Amino acid sequence: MTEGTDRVGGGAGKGDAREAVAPRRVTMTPGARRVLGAAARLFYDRGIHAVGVDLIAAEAGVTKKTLYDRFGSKEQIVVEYLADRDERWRVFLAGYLDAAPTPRDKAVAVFAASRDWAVGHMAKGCGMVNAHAEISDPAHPAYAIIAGQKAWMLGLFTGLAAEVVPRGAERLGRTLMLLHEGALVASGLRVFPGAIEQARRDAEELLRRAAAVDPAHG
Amino acid sequence: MTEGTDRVGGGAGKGDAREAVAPRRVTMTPGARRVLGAAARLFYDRGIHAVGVDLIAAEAGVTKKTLYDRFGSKEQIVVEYLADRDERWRVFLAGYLDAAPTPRDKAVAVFAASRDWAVGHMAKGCGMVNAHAEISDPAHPAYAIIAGQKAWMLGLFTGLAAEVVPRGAERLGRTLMLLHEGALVASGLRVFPGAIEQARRDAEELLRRAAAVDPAHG
DNA sequence: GCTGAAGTAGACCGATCTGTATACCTGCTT
DNA sequence: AAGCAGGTATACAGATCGGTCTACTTCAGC
Repeated sequence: MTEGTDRVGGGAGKGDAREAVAPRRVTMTPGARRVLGAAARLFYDRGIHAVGVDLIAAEAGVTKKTLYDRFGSKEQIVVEYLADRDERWRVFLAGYLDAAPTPRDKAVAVFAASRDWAVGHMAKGCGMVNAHAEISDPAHPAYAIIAGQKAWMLGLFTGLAAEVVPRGAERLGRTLMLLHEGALVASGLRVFPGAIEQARRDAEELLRRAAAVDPAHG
Repeated sequence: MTEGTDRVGGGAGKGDAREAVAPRRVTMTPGARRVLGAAARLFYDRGIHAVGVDLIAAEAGVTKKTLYDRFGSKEQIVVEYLADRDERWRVFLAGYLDAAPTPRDKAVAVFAASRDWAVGHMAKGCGMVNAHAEISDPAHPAYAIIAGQKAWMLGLFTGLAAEVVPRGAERLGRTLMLLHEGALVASGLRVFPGAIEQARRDAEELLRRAAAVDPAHG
């Protein structure tokens, strides 16, 4: 299972945004792009099962024939929606990662990226988690995308943690992962305001203490 | 049968399990109980919108007429499902809380309760978070139950934190909340094995350090 | 000038959705 | 003995679901 999914990259946690994910079977014509845009908004806001293809087509300003000519099925639209969201997030995150000089800064930058990404993109929590709530079959093609993003994020955190502390990196990376996931949920559910920012500060403190115990690296 | 059955009491985090939630409008006949049981399993496993009332009735061994005579609508079944799940969880948690002597132990016991509750009850993450993913309208009656449980959990954590550290209790309580929510998500998504147990240990360490800084209380 | 890709417009299909109706049966309680 | 709550069995209604189909249009490239 845990085959070396991806290098989290020494310097800048890079990684192909589409590793191991089936290549795009859809030719992205202008109409298809509008369909994907409308579907992304509707699926995220209202839930996947609650949105019909007729509504997607209407919101996209295309006919159902165009929709089916491009995507073939609703399931494929769901897959493209999740794959596209995953890709956009990784690109967005890469900017924050590249701007952070040290591994510790990079780890903290993930939270800053999520905090900023949440504005306009995550009013209802993590799209992957929400999609997972509606998918029961692990054989569903969307499953791999969801699990893939989470595995990649965990790899990113543990990889960065390994550069902060030689020993106990897995433990630290996992704790950062828990903090991050919890922040997304708390933000989406509006449990308290500024959840992601608080998680960012918590991560900062956690990393500072971890580095203090083992000050080999900065 | 609809009286405020349980009280979660303990050192902190008091609150009726049904505070501010509409009283049960449904008379729980044997048939209604079977409907609720079947609906709970199906809603959690497959998602709310993916499950039809015909399937619920069939799985419950009841006709659709009985189902509608008791609940009136599918929406009401959803509400009862969430209210019932919330109540069961609070009762389950109360046992762990009562058995823990100190506030610190109680806070850690929440994670232990979730870890044990997950066996058989939470293979797909938090039912409230998953339901939230499928509900778009904040005016939906289920919304209050979902938000109510999260607010209650936050109050529980911050209340216990206040007994550990006089100052910075809100910050500590919120961090515990983030850790806990993240653990539920990571457990449901199977990001890595033993997520809730690791969160329990993280919370333990966090509370020990917090108490060490301000050793007024145990 | 023709072809093919990308599109609109809209009818249509069978299945499934939530919800209702009619008729009958059973076991308690008064 | 009567009445009623709780139930079975089943048919039905109107809407919506995912998906297909025919016919026509527009436009770029060879």
